[in-house]
Amino acid sequence: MSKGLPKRSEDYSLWYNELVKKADLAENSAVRGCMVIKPYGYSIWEKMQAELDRMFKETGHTNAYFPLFIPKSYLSKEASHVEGFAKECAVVTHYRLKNSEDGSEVIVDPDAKLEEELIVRPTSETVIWSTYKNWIQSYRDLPLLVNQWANVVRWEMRTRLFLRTAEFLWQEGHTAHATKQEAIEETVQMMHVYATFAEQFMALPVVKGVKTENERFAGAEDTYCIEAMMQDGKALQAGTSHFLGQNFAKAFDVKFATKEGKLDFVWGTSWGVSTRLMGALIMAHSDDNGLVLPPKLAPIQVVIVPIYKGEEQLDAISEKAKELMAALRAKGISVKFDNRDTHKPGFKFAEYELKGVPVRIAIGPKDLENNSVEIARRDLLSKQTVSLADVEIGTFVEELLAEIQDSIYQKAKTFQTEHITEVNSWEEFQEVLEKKGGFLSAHWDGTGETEEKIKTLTKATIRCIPLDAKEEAGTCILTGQPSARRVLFAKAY
RNA sequence: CGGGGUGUAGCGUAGCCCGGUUAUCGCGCCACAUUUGGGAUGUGGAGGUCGCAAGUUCGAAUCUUGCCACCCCGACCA
Repeated sequence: MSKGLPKRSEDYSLWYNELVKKADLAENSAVRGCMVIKPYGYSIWEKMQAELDRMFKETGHTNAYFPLFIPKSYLSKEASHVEGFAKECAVVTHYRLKNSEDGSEVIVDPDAKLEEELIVRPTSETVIWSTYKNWIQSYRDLPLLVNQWANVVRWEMRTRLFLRTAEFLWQEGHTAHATKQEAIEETVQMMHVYATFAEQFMALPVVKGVKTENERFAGAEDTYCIEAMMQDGKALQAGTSHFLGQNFAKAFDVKFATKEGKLDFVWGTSWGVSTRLMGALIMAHSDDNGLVLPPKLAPIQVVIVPIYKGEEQLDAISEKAKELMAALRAKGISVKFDNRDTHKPGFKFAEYELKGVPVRIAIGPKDLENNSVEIARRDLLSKQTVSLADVEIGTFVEELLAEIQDSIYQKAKTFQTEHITEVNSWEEFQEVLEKKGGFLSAHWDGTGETEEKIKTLTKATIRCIPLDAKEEAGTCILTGQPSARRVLFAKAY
């Protein structure tokens, strides 16, 4: 491991790229645009998955798995959907390889051409709705509440680790309902689930809102989203939940018999979050020393570093460390004792800071003498000496972790609040966007043309129409046309 | 996919313009010793198809062409 990380203030995106690699989260792979998620990074993703999965089950959903490949004809059944994804689909055309004439390489066997080409899923609405057609006959089969954990492929031109890769991991929920009302409620519910997860587990404050027509999911009637703010003031869409109306039901002919005996198309939703959340987590909290992880998602919550001279001291410290570990584990805290003799304590301190371990406990000869330990917290980089006679260590650390979780959230919340700026003129809009960044709360005339024009002029897009936007008469920032509420603009990832 | 840049050991680099001994330095790695409360020190050692391919040449890391990968800026996107 090499020393030092670029400074956020000097080059934010370089800082991000280096941090992802140096903290052992992910690296680029031999395949263009695809990443290798390394064990430490994957551990964090697993913790996210576990909690999200629990929340999905709690709201009545069940997991299933649908195929990676989608027949080409399926994709074209929903017009706007295919239009949205066509440009970034990987296509499978053959099913066999063979040795070349001279035997020097393997080539695609031209005789093994597929009759119908297969698309590697960019999302699974089409396969799933073609299946739902067979699963749904009556109102008694509804609602159908299914989620799948899967990988998807979107052939991106420019990729960045976690934020945009050609292949990524995600979950996609796909539900079918008897009424429009119920489907909308489901859509909104899942947005709230995402927001709760982001705030309580990722310590990431988000704005809940609705997308404008331009930013909406291809094939949806409405897209709800949670938007997070990164430390450079840019927005990152952290999760989306779509009300699909009857679009996919109509495209795949999914009808059900109502209580009254009539046939009707079902109402659909879909919702997803991806490994992009990893990017959000990294960019929201980390500093120039490395990763800062919220305790609830940290693979290692506490690391114990011994400081010693000679084997005798190490043995004595190890005894103490084992007692501590037992006490911490009894509280469900994940703890690692780093007794490697190959690195000095200072090296270990820096390493665990880089990796974002929330709490570090150092035990040295002085501590043995005084029956104390030194406890350091990653988020504030502060240290304190704690007497083990005065506190029950398990409880102490448990409370400290909770405090860190809260403190990280509050810090991000304060940053977010300070960087949502109300602007009332075009000059002000440009100036704030340029000099301060963050989200701009401004009036907009509601047309796609104006939105498009603002994007061309400033690179800022409408991130969402916040759910809590209050009715407020105003005039559009660009055109001066009347507007009923403010929307949030920002430059986005 | 357009414009710009970079590619030399695991990582970061010098050398390239002006072709010519055994390709430079730092970190990391291995061994031993001394060290251990914030990224240790010394001594010795290992590690290279100079991104890939073709060409020019007596001779290519260095010149030419093509390709590939990555980074930055655009268009597209979760």
